[in-house]
Parts: sequence; C-alpha cells; structure tokens
Amino acid sequence: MMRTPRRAPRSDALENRARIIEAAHAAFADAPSASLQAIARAACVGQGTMYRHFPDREALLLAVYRDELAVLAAAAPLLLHEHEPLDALRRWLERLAAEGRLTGGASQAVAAATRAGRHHPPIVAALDLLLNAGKEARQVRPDAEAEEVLLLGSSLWRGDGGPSCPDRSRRMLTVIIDGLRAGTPH
Amino acid sequence: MMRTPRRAPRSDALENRARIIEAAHAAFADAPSASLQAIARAACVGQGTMYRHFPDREALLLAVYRDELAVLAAAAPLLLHEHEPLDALRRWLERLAAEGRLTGGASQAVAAATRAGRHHPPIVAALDLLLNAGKEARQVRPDAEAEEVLLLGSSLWRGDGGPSCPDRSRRMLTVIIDGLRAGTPH
DNA sequence: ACCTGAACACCGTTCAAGT
DNA sequence: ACCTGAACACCGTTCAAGT
Repeated sequence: MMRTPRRAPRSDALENRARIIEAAHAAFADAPSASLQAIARAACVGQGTMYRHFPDREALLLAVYRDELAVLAAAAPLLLHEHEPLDALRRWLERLAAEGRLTGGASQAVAAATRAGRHHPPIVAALDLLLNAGKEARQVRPDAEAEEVLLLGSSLWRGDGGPSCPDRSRRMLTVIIDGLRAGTPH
Repeated sequence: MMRTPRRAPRSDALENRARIIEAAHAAFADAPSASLQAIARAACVGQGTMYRHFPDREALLLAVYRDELAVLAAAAPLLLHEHEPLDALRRWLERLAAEGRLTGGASQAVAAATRAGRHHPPIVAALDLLLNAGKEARQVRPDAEAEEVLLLGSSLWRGDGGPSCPDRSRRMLTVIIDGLRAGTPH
C-alpha cells in the first residue's frame, strides 16, 4: 500500500479553502441550515470550487468543526487525570452535550462524526479511552462500546427548547451513567 | 372556550385528503425524503391542495403514520398485563425501535411525535403508563419522565446500517433499562 | 369552499470555458 | 491545476383564476 506522494497544493487553492471554512463557520453559527450556495457566495468563490474542496455538506461540517472536536477529544485524558473514571465519563458527556447545544452546526458535526463509520474519529477514540479506564477500574460494564454510548449521548441535547429542558438533560445523563455502571442487578 | 362547530367538510376534500395520505404512505415507504411535490403529483392533486390539508411535512407525517402510532400506543397496556412493569417497558421500547427501523417514514413520524410539545401524543401517554406502573412497583426510579425516555429510546435505531448494529441496539436498550431501575447506587 | 397549476425564489450539482 | 459562473433539474411556497 504505497502512500501516494501528493504534491503541495497551489496557494490559491489553500486560500480558497480557508475562506470557505471561515465563511461556513460564521454561516453555521447563526443558521445551521445555511445553504452551501450562500456560503460559496459569502466566501467569494464559485460553486464548483466549493465542490472540489468539500464533496458534500458533511465533509464541510467536519472540516469546520475539526478544531472544536479536537479540543473536546483532548479533554478526555485531562478529566481522567483529575477524577474517578465514571465521574470523568459523566463530565465529558456533559461537555459533549454543551457543545451540541451551543451552536446548531456543532451538533450537526457531532452527529456526522457519529455516523462516520470509516475511520474512528477522535471523538470515538476519546470516549473509548474513558470507557476503558472505567472498565479497568471495574466501574463500567465490560460490554459498553463507544459508538453506542455516543449515540445515547447525542440524544442529550436533542429536542431542546421545551419548558423542562434544564433538568431533563441532567436526568437523562443520570440514566445513562447508571446504566453503564458495572454490576447492575440481573 | 366555545368548541367551534365546524361544518362537515366537502366530500371531494375528504377524497383528496385520503388520496394524499395513501400516496404519501407509498412514497415514504421506499424513500423517506420523498418530496411533497412528487407526492402531490402521485395523488393527482395540485400543490395548493397539499398545503391546505397539511401545512408542512411534519403534519403529513403524523397523519400518515397516525394508525401505526396508535397501534404501538395500544400495545402498552397489553404488555403491562402480561409482564412485570420493567419487562413490559423493555419490550415496548423494543417494538418502538423495530417500528423506527422498519421504514424511514415511521422513524421520522416518531421523531416528530417526540418533538410535538403541544398536546401529549398517544405515544407519550403510553410510555407514561408504563413508567407509572414501574414506579408503583418500585422497579423504576421515581424521577423518570416519558419525554426523556422517548428521547433516549429514539436513539436505538439511529445510525443503523453499521456492521455491529444487531447487537448494538440490544446493548443500548440494556443500558437504558438498567439506568431506569429504581435503587441504583449513589 | 375547495381545487388547479403557473409562478417565484431558492436549492444542490455539473460542466464547458477560462487562467 | 484550479477557478468561474451559467445551466439543469429540482424543491417548498404562494396565489390568481377557476368550479
């Protein structure tokens, strides 16, 4: 399997790419459903260029929120250093939910990261780290898997906006954490 | 609060409504993203008529899957009659997940039912029944609420299609049920 | 009272033509 | 090698005109 030796991309291509990401970041921030066409317009770029760099909306989302997601992933080992494994897991899921609630775009990006089955994205790796630490400490059930927990966790900030939403998310998280505990009856 | 005495709708309106629902049912079955325009075409109905009957996609979805959702809701008391409360709850969530997996349209309808904050739809009432029975039997934690559990449950069939999905759903359900148990530590 | 279908403003996607 | 922008086939939504 030869690693294809890509030559360095042209400088204008890099600049366009950066401008697209910047424009998309702003657009997604105040309207998660912003159209790719509008983003191309804001970035002063032809539609074709948009497509060359990002073949679909999901690719753009992951590129735009790449840094945010990386920060979130990096938080896992830090939390693990300061808290008991199960507690670190709870706090990390809290941060995930907060991120998802913050901007519509980020929540879409996390959803995209969950769906991406090809390579494990950093988020899945981070959650894996937390779960494994919990298993070794006999605090987390041995059959828990990252993708499942991520799927459950991504429901924490969905359907937000209702009247009872501040407590709701907290209670849901309690259910998830207690469900992941090792040694529950039956 | 006077109950406005609506006069009976015209017969052609009723027929159109029925034809739209029928066409939509078929369309959603093999493509959850079917366009309203295509459905209107298949139902031999102008676009305006579509809008008169169903102001948006969500309204159409709920109308199309009204019967399926009612059947699902009606299953709750039956399950409760044949099984222990917590077991009935688990089986009902299994059925919910199966329904969501079956056709893309149904899963959208359940999602819509979850979002609909206005009146409690039958699904929420059914889940309420199960949870209350569980609480009285001291099997379910007293602070569990239907909308939250529905939100968690609706993640059971999301992200399906991956390689490990048959077991995954089962394990996720186990986490939810164990998390809902009364008397978990801490 | 209800229906029709043209019309409007958009969308994602493609692709010949440019540099 | 990369970009541009017109063009294509669609979409949801509205609304004058019909019956």
